[in-house]
Amino acid sequence: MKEKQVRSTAAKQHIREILEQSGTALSQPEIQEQSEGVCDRVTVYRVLDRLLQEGEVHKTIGLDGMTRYAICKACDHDHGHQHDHVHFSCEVCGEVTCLDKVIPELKLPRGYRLKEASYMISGVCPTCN
Amino acid sequence: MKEKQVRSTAAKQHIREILEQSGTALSQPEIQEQSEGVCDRVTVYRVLDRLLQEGEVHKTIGLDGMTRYAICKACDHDHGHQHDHVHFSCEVCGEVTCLDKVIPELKLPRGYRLKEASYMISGVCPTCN
DNA sequence: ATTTTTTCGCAACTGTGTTGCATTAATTAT
DNA sequence: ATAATTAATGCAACACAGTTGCGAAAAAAT
Ligand SMILES: [Zn+2]
Ligand SMILES: [Zn+2]
Ligand SMILES: [Zn+2]
Ligand SMILES: [Zn+2]
Repeated sequence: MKEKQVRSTAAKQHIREILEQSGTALSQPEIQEQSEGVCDRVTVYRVLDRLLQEGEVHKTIGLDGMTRYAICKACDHDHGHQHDHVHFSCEVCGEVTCLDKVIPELKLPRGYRLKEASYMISGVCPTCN
Repeated sequence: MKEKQVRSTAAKQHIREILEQSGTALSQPEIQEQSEGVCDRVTVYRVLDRLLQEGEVHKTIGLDGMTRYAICKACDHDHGHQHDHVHFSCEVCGEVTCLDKVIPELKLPRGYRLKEASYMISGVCPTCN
């Protein structure tokens, strides 16, 4: 029944910083590469899980099936998260960015109840264009 | 320079049949389960690759990162494929279905060039609702 | 029937992600 | 400040989707 308290550790702060200053969605290998052995592989996964649980980040599955994590920016924590924005994967530089303002409209057929949405598109980003 | 000719094999026909009569998007493990050891695991992957190449099926990445394949229905082979329809994953029965007629509209910010799109949503399907 | 080309099965491998457990570090209580 | 408590970490081992190399088998072409 006890609430698990949030603890601030070196690994967590470091990983959060990497995500913040990258501004893009990163996978565990990408984070690992940038952190130059600050902590174990497994710890990265566990920290990301915690950040996800605590609502600091959200995750997205790429077209390659790889899970990436990005800092939550455009979501209102008080009124529930909004993670139905589009994620863009650049074929050239490989970066995955949150297009926070692009929220597609769609009308589901009768009978379908929507809970979670994931819009992933790929192409060429403005920098590589 | 030689065109690789299309060959009809037992495994291929069987897998195509499974996909056709299921009507949903299936993963290799799901196909394997239904085929009761008709062929090897690797063969399933290779057949699916071929069917994909030949334009008979398209693939979609689930929220679980799993690749699933579905028969192409609503795509015009002559005028290029249209695989930008929505895929729906039911949280209850686990089925992944093509919502061929649901094609979300979105306007990308200036500078982004779109090539591929993947819209994956989850919730409860009409049958399980 | 023989040759050619594609497909198959098997084994081995890669890479992401997970789990158990003993150790370490952060928070809380004394 | 010290001890007790609780959560986080590292390591090894595991699970499992997906891939690759290669010799054997099966199609299609001759
Ligand atoms: Zn780019
Ligand atoms: Zn995002
Ligand atoms: Zn269902
Ligand atoms: Zn589909």
